[in-house]
Amino acid sequence: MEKYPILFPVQQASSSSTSFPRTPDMLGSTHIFGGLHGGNSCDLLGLKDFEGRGTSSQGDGAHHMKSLASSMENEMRPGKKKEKKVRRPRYAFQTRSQVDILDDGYRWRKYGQKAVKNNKFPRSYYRCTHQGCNVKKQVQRLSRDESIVVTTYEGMHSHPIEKPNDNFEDILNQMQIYSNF
DNA sequence: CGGCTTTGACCGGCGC
DNA sequence: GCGCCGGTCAAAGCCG
Repeated sequence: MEKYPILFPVQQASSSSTSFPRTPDMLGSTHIFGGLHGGNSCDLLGLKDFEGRGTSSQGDGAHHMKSLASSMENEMRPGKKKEKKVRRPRYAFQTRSQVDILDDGYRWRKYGQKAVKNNKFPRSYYRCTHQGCNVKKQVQRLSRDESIVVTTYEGMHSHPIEKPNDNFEDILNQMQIYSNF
């Protein structure tokens, strides 16, 4: 079953069930990246934070991470007693690219890779290597159009971008991305 | 030698 | 209860 109707979310904007179990966290709930500069047909397509099947074990595996401080924002926060896991919004966008790894200025450490159903390409899971910053992202390629890469960000960075070297191209890329905020 | 990738195992939730 | 599934862990290996 396709938990992630990735294709063209413009139509399925109202999918994610009627109830929104997500908590009113910092950002709104649904964030959509509309097509930027819209030069091509779709250099960047909007997606939304898709709830997989309601519960995607966000903080469950966290009990393994003992080394990391428990003052994470995605963990259960002391203020909420009932809320065991807090799912924060995710921001996805599609990119037309030949390479999977888009250098967005942050340093990512890959921590997993899984095969995706109905997709011949695997999905890669990355995590920001910055201490205390548990921003995650996952990258996957569409099987129907292997020239499109879907990158899903989860969380927000609370630290400056550390860039090993600045390519003009990358900077332009970032500017394009951030100009949407 | 340190940071990262690889890769199979594992975990928790959900459907049947 | 069992099996599927998406997500994560962690040991081993790779590479600069």
